Amino acid sequence: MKPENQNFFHKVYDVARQIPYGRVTSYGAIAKYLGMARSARMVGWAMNGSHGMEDIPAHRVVNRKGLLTGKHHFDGSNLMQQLLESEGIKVEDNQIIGFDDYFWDPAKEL
DNA sequence: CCATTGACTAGAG
DNA sequence: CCTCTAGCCAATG
Repeated sequence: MKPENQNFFHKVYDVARQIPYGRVTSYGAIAKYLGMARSARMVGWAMNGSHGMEDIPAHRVVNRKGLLTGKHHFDGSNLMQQLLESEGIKVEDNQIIGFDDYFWDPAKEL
């Protein structure tokens, strides 16, 4: 087994863990940073596995529109939104208000 | 092995 | 901004 072959899942976890408090990013941004911009779906899949596994702030990862597409995968029904609001992020109708203002691009900031 | 699904995105209208 | 289409790739049945 090669270190390069490391589950890209692990890479996703690393980036997700580096998301600063009160910030959010998109699956595509992470995918792009990992060099798989066309496989944003895989990032979502990785998040699915990271759920309840490590300390992955998956609630800080949303789709490109700032929509909480993955809130359904969390324990409760509104846990994701509450976590975001807890960090000072306004959420309405499953969508982040001023998403562009909170957006954190790993390929840019990291 | 083939078909379907999915926490997505970019482009065109 | 919305809707539709196509591309993407792993997991599941």
